[in-house]
Amino acid sequence: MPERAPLTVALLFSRKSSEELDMDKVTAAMVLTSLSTSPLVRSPPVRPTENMSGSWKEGGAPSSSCSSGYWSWSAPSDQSNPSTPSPPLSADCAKPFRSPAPDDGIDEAEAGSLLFDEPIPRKRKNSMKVMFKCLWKNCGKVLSTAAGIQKHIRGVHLGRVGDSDYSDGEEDFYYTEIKLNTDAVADGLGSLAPASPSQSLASPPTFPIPDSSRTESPGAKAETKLMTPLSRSAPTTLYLVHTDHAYQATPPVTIPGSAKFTPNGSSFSVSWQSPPVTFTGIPVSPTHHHPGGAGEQRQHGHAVLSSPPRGTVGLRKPRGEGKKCRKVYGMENRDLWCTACRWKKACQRFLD
DNA sequence: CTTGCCGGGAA
DNA sequence: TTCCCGGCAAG
Repeated sequence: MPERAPLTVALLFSRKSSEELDMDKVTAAMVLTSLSTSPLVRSPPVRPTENMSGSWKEGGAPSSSCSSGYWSWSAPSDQSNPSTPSPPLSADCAKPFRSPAPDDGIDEAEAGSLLFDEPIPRKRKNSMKVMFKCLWKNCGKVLSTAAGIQKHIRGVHLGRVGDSDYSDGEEDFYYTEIKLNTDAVADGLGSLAPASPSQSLASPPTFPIPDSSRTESPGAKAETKLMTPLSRSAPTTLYLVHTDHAYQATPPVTIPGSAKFTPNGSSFSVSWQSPPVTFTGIPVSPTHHHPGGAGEQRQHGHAVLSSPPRGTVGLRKPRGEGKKCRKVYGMENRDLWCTACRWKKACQRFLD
């Protein structure tokens, strides 16, 4: 149904070559972190035989076992004490057959087994909303676009002025992609969204979340009155920091309701910005929009941005530089390409 | 020539 | 929806 323009948000990961080597250990930790969202916590107390249970028998997968790894990357800082054993959630590399492992699925922590990594071939069927969270110390800023968070980091943390300095890719280390599961939040708000006839396609301004303090203490039990991670039956947004990208850059999303979920005891505030506006143009260009400064990108009411220099040639990408899957792996290893490349679409792995 | 990928179509 | 390919443009 999304009849929206592509809106290339792009520029998620610039180039990663050196960190990929010593990323092993960090990746492992990353996987653990992403596992902190237990499916049991949010499933109804009846027959915890939730969907995910090692039974993804898809059709394809011609390669031998598990033709996918994690293309995730992690950030230097660490927040949220990783001490909550919970069943794995992002069990991607499911074994279609073989291995009578009943359940569980000690996820593989070796992301770089086969040549390189690869984004998960098939997305789970989850209504996920991606956001970008600043990992800087004491700053849990969460934006909805990569460009926004990069600008935020550049301007606020790195000190660089908003413009005149093109994204070096350095900001990539200070923010991460967050996916919040909003399968039921939409429901909670489904009864509220249509109730407000005032704004239909307008931009949802910063949500007044009744919680905006993320006290990260090793105590690990800051909340015990409102909801305990086990006694919460009502569905809530659960987020996991597993990063990956599907084909086509993630578009800005409109997450309704309060986006607050505390896996352990840390909550973060969400300051919403940049609603889904069709912005047809080069993804993140050094060309400044306004000589304003750092950390600004929103449009209220009447959007100030009009159509880009359209007219002649539609909007063909200026041709990406750098090697793409095709060049890297070659035609003979086509099954190693990212899905987008395989389908002759814009590469998602080596985006420029 | 090769490579990236848009647009369109089949399954 | 996933998957593929013709064909074009950039290099």
